[in-house]
Amino acid sequence: MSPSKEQEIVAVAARLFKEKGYRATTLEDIAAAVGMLKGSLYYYIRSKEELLYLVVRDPIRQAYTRLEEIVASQAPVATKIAQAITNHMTLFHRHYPHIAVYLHDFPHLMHKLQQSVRETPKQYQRLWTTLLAQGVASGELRRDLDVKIAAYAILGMCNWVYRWYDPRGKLSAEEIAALFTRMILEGVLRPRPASPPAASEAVP
Amino acid sequence: MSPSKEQEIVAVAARLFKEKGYRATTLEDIAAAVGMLKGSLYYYIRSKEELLYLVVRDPIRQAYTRLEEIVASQAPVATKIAQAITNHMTLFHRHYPHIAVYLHDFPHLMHKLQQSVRETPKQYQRLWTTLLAQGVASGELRRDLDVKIAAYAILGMCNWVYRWYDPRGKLSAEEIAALFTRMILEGVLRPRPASPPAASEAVP
Amino acid sequence: MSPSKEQEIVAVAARLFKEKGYRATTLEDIAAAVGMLKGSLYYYIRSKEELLYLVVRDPIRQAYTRLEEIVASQAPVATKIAQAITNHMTLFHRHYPHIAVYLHDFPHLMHKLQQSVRETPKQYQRLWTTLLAQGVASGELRRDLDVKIAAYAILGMCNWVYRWYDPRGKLSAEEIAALFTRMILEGVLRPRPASPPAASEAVP
Amino acid sequence: MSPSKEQEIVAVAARLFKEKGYRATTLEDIAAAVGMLKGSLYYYIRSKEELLYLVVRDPIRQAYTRLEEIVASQAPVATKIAQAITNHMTLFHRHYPHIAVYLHDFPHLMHKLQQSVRETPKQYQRLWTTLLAQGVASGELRRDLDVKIAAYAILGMCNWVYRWYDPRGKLSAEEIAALFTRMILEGVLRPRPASPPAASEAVP
DNA sequence: TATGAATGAGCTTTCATTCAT
DNA sequence: AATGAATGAAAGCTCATTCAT
Repeated sequence: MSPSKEQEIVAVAARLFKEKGYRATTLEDIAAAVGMLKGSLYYYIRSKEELLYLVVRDPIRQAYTRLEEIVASQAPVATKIAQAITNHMTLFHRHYPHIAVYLHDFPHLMHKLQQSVRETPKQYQRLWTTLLAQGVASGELRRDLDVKIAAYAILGMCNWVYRWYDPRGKLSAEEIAALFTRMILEGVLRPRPASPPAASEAVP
Repeated sequence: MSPSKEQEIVAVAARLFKEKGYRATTLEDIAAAVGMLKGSLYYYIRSKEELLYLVVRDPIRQAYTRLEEIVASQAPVATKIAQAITNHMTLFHRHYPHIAVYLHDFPHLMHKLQQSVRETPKQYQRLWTTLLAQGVASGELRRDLDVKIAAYAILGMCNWVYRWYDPRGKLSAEEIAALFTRMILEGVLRPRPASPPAASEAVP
Repeated sequence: MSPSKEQEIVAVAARLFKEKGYRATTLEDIAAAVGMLKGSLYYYIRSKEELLYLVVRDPIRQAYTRLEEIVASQAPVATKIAQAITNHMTLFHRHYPHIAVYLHDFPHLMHKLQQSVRETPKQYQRLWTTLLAQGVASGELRRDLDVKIAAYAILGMCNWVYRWYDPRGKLSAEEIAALFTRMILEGVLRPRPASPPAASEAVP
Repeated sequence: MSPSKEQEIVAVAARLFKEKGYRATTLEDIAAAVGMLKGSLYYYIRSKEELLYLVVRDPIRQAYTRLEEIVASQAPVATKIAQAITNHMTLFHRHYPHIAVYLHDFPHLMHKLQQSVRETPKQYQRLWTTLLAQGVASGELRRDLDVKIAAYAILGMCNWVYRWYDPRGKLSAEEIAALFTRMILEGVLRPRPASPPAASEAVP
């Protein structure tokens, strides 16, 4: 029942990579946190690089797979957006440090990871673009929406959470997802009372 | 006319720090890019850390100062939000790699920088929170808006730009700012025509 | 039975520091003398500075402690002087290069050592001054003796030994101590037979 | 009238070598103290090593020459010892930092200096040994005096002064010389009143 | 006379990695 | 399953020295 030593090493590595960054974390740091000597780690892992891979692999696979399902599903686009954002936040809830490591260090370690990790941020962004394009096509979203920029905007909003998310914070991942979804769909402006009076409406 | 050697070194360092990360960039890398030997750099700088400081100092000072002005100014909140976002994007336009280095590496290098750099992301976020709170108080923004989370959302959107911004890209910083502003204010949903008049609604 | 590697490193460092000076001795020199690579030393020590500390710590502690005992003891001052000098010479016998390093490099490395080494040459000299003052007070030493200068003189005599002492030399530390003691107590002049009685003066 | 720039450089170097040690003193330190840039020093000197040579050359020549004269002169040995010690102290008075540099750094820099500086501590000690041997032979000094060890003792006493001498101190070099001379000749013990009268002797 | 800029060798230190036990 | 010891490459930094101007 207790997690295997290997799992423990990966978990500890995820936490330390998140706290100090991949390069600033030494194998000695990790070994000490696990309670062994750095040389002993090599009984479980082949290299520091592999450890990074083990840290990020599963969470990002899950994220991509679920987003693909959502995009492919039949549902109003607003619903799908809500689901996609919830999916994103749930990742933080479940795999916090891992996903943070992925988000932070991927650009600089791409060359090290890309042989073993196929899911790139680029692809994730394409899925979002597709989702938004569905909404524009169906008329649910604004005609003039620049879907690519909108995808970048939403991704930024959601990814940046890795900087301030606190697994033990006041707001749950679901609550954050709900607030974000509403912001994305409706914006922050107070809706102007419906037009009825008409007339002067055209003047901004 | 040509920039001083020191400025060149700082510019090169900014670029390389952005490309490979602060820790992964060696002084030898920087020296080679400038066309000298690593030891020679120390004629211009005192340490790698100081170089980091020189890279980020000015841009972030500008950003904070301008945002403070905007928040303190008299104008509709929607206008101020637009200005703040434009301010943010203009930074990318003017100091791209520098600001990217700041956004990426600050959390892990805080302890190195905080003696010399007072402006923290935390403070920047507080300014945004204040700005949004002004809008809620004045009735321009939704009553139920969680201003703190909204600030995080907007910041995420704007900061994340450092990951994909291309100074030579199709969209200018101002254009991105305009698209972001609209998204934040109104969201992505197609506005439903005011209900009462009904009738023609179905026609897109 | 063989001394631990750490002890060997400290011993080798003491010898090389003595031969070439602390600053002129490189960790590569030390590592080579021990039969390893310079990086490997860091498995045993934290820094070159710590190595210096390990070299000098014990010997000087012993020296101070023993001198304090002697000064505090009850015995004729001439005896105590003899003991103090013997103590001093015995240090050379037992910890030759270590004590030489301390005597030679302390003034310039004080700032590095003083956090961890409390015993200063100044304090040692004060103990000697006290000892001589005891002798003046008791009438065993000359009334007009400048005890401070005399302490400096004795210390100079004894410390300078680090420059020419040879652990395998003809004279043992005890023999040197005895010769020094006699010089200090009685000087080098041939004692003039007490003048008054005259007569028998010629007979030594 | 004003000392030439070269003389100023040598004087400054002597002071800094004394304060921080030869190796720890950088040419930049020296240049800054003189008010120029380090590269500019090379207009006056050929190398750091030569600077060391310039610092110590004259003082030690004077010391050796004068000691040779004293040893060769006709006078009671006690007088000659007094003169030799006064000579030694006068050096501190006239060339304080220079002589301190020589005394401190010579052993480790011998190989660098010995091509240009012929006067070695060894030779100086031989002169002293000769002087003492003259006294033993003439019966002025104790028959059983170990002249070599006594020479070492006297040299230690006199050389060590470089560690505490203060050109602006209370005691002049001549006064220190007088105190040292008396110590060396007669020791520190209170002379016992000539034996015959006896009786009250035991009561201090 | 002196500067400013650069060199290059060498320093202390770090760290992922190896491997016999 | 883990240790202890060592490696070796590379990092940041220092500094005596050079030289065109």
